[in-house]
Order: sequence, then C-alpha cells, then structure tokens
Amino acid sequence: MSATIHDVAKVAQVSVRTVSRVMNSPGVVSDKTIVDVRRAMEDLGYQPSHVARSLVTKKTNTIGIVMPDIKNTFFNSWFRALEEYAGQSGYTTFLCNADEDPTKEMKFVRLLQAHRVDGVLIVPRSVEAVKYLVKNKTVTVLVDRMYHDVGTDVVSTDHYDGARRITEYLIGMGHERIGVLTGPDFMFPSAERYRGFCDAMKGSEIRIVPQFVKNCEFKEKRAYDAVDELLTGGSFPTAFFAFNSLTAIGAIKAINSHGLKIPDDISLVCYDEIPGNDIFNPKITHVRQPIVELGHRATRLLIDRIENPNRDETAKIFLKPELIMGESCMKLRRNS
Amino acid sequence: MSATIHDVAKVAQVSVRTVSRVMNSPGVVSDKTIVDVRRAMEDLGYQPSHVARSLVTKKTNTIGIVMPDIKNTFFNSWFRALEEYAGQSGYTTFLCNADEDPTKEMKFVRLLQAHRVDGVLIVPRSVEAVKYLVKNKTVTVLVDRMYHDVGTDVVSTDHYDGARRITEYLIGMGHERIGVLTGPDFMFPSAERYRGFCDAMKGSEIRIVPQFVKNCEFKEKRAYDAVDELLTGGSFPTAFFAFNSLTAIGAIKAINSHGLKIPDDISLVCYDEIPGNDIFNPKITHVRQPIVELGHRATRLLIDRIENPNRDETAKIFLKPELIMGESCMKLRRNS
DNA sequence: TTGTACGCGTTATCAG
DNA sequence: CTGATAACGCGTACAA
Repeated sequence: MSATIHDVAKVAQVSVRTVSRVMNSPGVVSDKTIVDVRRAMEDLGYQPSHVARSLVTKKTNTIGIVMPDIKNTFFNSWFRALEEYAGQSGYTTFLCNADEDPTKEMKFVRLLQAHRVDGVLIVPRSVEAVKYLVKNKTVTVLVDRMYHDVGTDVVSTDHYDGARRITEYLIGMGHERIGVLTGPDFMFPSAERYRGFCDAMKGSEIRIVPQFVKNCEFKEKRAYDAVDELLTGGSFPTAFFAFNSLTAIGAIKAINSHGLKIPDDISLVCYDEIPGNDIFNPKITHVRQPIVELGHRATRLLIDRIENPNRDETAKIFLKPELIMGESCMKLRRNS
Repeated sequence: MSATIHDVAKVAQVSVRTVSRVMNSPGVVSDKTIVDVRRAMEDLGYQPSHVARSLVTKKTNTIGIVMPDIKNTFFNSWFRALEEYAGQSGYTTFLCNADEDPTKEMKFVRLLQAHRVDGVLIVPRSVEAVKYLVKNKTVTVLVDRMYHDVGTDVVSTDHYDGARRITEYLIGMGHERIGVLTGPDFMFPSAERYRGFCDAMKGSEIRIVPQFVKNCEFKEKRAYDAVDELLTGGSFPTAFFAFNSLTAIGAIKAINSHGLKIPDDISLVCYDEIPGNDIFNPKITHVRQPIVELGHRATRLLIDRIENPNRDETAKIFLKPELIMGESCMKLRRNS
C-alpha cells in the first residue's frame, strides 16, 4: 500500500538507516544525501508509519480524553481548548464520550490502554476507571472532578468559591427563598458547590429550605421536573441557583411553561454559561470557569508528566472562577 | 511496561500462537487452554497492543475526522452522532479541527495518513486535501461539502431544496425585501442554498436586491457587520435569511444593538439551529438538516467501503432537510 | 558520514 | 488442537 522506508532508500540509493536519519537527525547527514532522500520521499508520497514507529519507540504521541458528556457545552469547549493545545505540542487526541456511564467509561479506558496512548485526561465518572489507570501506571490527569484517595494530578476550578460568591450575590439582592438544583452528591464539583452555597447561607443567617434543594443529577429533565413541581406548589423560591448549564436550561423551560418571566417573576443564576447566552434575553448571571485555561493547563501538565517522568509530588491545581453579571436577577426589597 | 503476549504465554504455559488464538479464534482452542490463558491475561492485566496488531494486519480500526470548525454547533452535533456510531462499530476516531484553514487541513490529512487510519470522513475546506487523499488511495467520504470532479463518495443534504422552501415561506409571509447572509461562493452548501434562494425569488417574480446579498463567509462577525450596515442605511430588508447558525447569531446581535425586535420590526430565518434555540424567544424558524442521520450514514458508508473494497460506483447521498417553524417571522400585508 | 542487523508485540504460515 | 518462526515498518547499537 503506502511506501515504506525501504522504498525510499531504494529510490534514493541509500540505506534505510540514512533515510531514518534525515527524518530524525538531519544534522549528521550530508546536504546532498538529504536532498536526494527528500526528493525520493516526495516522489513516493511517503509518510512514515506512526504505528511502526510507535512499536519501537514505545511512544504513540496520542493522548486519550475521557469525558462524561460531550453534549454539555462546558466539556465541549474544554475539549476544543485542549485539542488545540495538544495539537500544537505534537499530540493527537482520542476523544471518548462516556455518556455518564461507568461501564462505557471502563470500556474506553481499556481501549485507550490498548491503543497505548501516552497519557489520559479524564473527567471521571467512577473511581474504578481512575484506579485502573493508576494500577496500570498510565500517566493520568484528572480534570474537573476528582477523588482524594488516588494519588493523581488534578486540574479543576474552585467550585466552592464560585458557588459561595454567586449565592452571596443572590442574598445581597434580597433573596431569602433560594431553590438549588444540584448534581449528584458524590461528584466533587457538585459537592463543593453545595458546600459553598451552604456556607454563604450560614454567613447570612438565612435558613436553607430543605424542599428547595433538589438533586437534579446535572440533567435538564430532572431540573425541569423539579422546578415545575416547585412552581406548582403554593409558596415557591424567589430565585433558583442551577448547578450547571443543563439544569439552568431545564429551569428556564419550566419557568417559561408556567408563564413566568425572568427576572420579573423569578430570578435565576447558574454555574457555567448556557449555549446562546450572548443572545439570550435576559442574559443569565452565572459563574464562569476559566475553561480555555482549564484545557491548556491540564494538557500542559499531562504532557509534562509524559515527557518528564521524574516524579515530583502530584499537582493539585484549582483555577479561580469569575462572576459574569447578566440581567437575570431581580433586586427585592429588604423586609428588615 | 505493559504485559506482552509472551508474558501471557509463559504464565499460561502455552505458545504465543495459542494466546493469539484464544483472542482471535477461540473456536479452535480446547476449553481448558482457554480458561488457563484467560486467567493469565487477567492476572497480568494484559491488553493486546493495537499498535503491534495494526502493524501486521495493516488495519488500525481508527478513522480520521476532518472538520472545518468545531465551534459550529452543526459540525459539533454531527461529530457526536458519528462518534457514537463509529464506536459501536469498533472504530475509534481521530478528531481534527482544521479551523477553516487549508494549510492546517493539509497538515491534518498528512497526519492521519501517518497514523494509517482506515478511512477519512472529511468536510473539506479545499480540494487539495481531497485530491491528496484520493491520490494516496485513502478510503474517503466527503460530508456536507463536495467537489464534483474528484471521484469520491459524498453524504450531504439537499441544500437547494431547504433554501428554496424557506425562501418561499418568507415570500408567502409577504416579504419582498429579503436580505441574504451567505457563505463563500466556492462552497457547495452555500452555492446550492443561494441557487435555491434565487429560484424561489424567480418563481415569485420578486426581484433580488443586489445590495441585500451579503457574503458573510459563514462568520458571525461578518454577518453582524453586514446587518449593522444595512440597518443603518435608509431602507432595509423586512426579513433576513442567514445561511448558517453563526451568521444568524451575528444578525440577531446586530438587530438587538439597533433596538429592533424580532419578529415585530424585522423577520429572521436561517439554516441550521442556533444554540439555545429551544429556550430562545422568539424561536427562530429554520431549516433543519437531519444531522444525526448525516453522521450515521456517512460513517456507515465509510466503514462499508473500508470493509468491502469491491468498488461499486461512488455513492452520492443527499438527505432531505426539514422546515422547523418558530415565531421569528412577521406576516406582512400583501400590497398587491 | 553511512550501512547491517536486530528487536518492538502482534498475526499468520506451515508443520506437527 | 498446538507450536516454532517469519513477517509488518521503523529506530538504533554496532560496525565500517
């Protein structure tokens, strides 16, 4: 099929070793031979086989990306940033969408191992996958979600801080009855955000209404149902805090279906940016994670680990989020 | 590093050939040996090396995806559909984002060839990349965009039909001054959509206003500037037809910045769905391409070509688009 | 500066 | 049913 290094050698009238040299260390080859070899490569449309090369060098120049939900704009944007950075560093990416399914996730992790990727960037759904990677000594960086017990590098953001600040903002606007649409408790970002929310509430001596705290599993439908149910009841929250963009969308749809207006009838803030927010009316006030940097830092760290296996202590990097002000919150009169 | 087939053979006290057999043709191996070998594999955490396997079988079970702009929701969704289908068929994908840059595109095509992918799905930005693939006998399926002269398979949609129908809809609503935000002329989808637009106009004896036809290169900023300029002038269109979601977003922003309302002051339709359209107010009337099917069909065709190299004549598949009615068009009084 | 020969981890051919 | 052994295409000691 494709031309091999032998074909090139034959055409250029040199040995394969020399052809190999013009590719990997052109410095030690005479200029004339370089020209000859290059011409031969050109003529034959030769491309060195990464697979053969990988077999001997034990390096594939690929990294595996395992993410839980590619439909989520957040992971989507993260991947774009990361892919660009990886490409510039000479790495190609294998993108795996585990679909929030631990079984699929394990399948992908095994697949990546079979492909002998040089490293893995994973937003884990279950500890098992991470443990498997660690056990097999795969260079691994956890992103966004993390587990404390396994000794891997982590790049994430300060979820506690973001949630706390946006909650304080809501409180400052006079809201005392706040509905929270959370993700699964066992997920680090959700747990941290909830902790931030609670601490902000504590700090203001407003009580959390237990019925207003809804675990929506980060899913749009769950959020829709939860908000729908709350709005149907007698006294509902004056504001909602959705823990990610999907739950925010669910909330918006439910609010719309009840004929209510944001922010006039009800306020809404969320974590992450909803798709189309820049043309949405009103723009939603939200916590913005430095997503491009999250991609770059994670990839940089991973590649660094791949290329310098000197084991420094594991890195735990938490980037600072940012509050983006929209017009989705109504200022209430303080009744104090 | 990882355990090899030899390690497994040693532990299971059989030859490597036998280990290979339990993986690839378990039928011809005695049950007892299978059990022994499986146990050995389990104990060592053995995963067969795809790279070594690929070297000898000349099959990598990977396909390359080259797309022009991953930020565009359309390609984004397309990829999701395709990746799922490919995964189920046992293929892993290399995603390459050429960023509408012919140079990057060529670089990626070469990279994919170096990785010895079994086939390539490409939304081409330039003919060169396609010609290169064809020259190197890479199994290739063009998606969305196409070139007539190169003899490759194509899976796309009927852009002419979609554009024509939505234009006729606009005309039916009484619009006679229609602004068009097109893509590059040399791109098949844009050219076809423009042809559809023109034919619809001809059919109704409304004249096309040349100043209202703006080549926006499928880019948001170009669309913003174009619409902004038109709205600043004295007499502007009563409706815009944006040729993709990005130009629609640009148009919406420009319209908003002029304090105009859709559809009260101005109507808007577009090709493809803008992100967040389901919560956008008003929902934008648009042409919906069967994007999931586009991913499945393209991948199915590609894999079929890979696995059955019997050269049937090249396939040209054009799926039918669909009109999705929103509330972004005002019905005008006919002045006839 | 250049060439020969071996090994990387599989599959597959041919005997047993 | 099972086992030596030669490829596959490349990198690299070692030799010249």
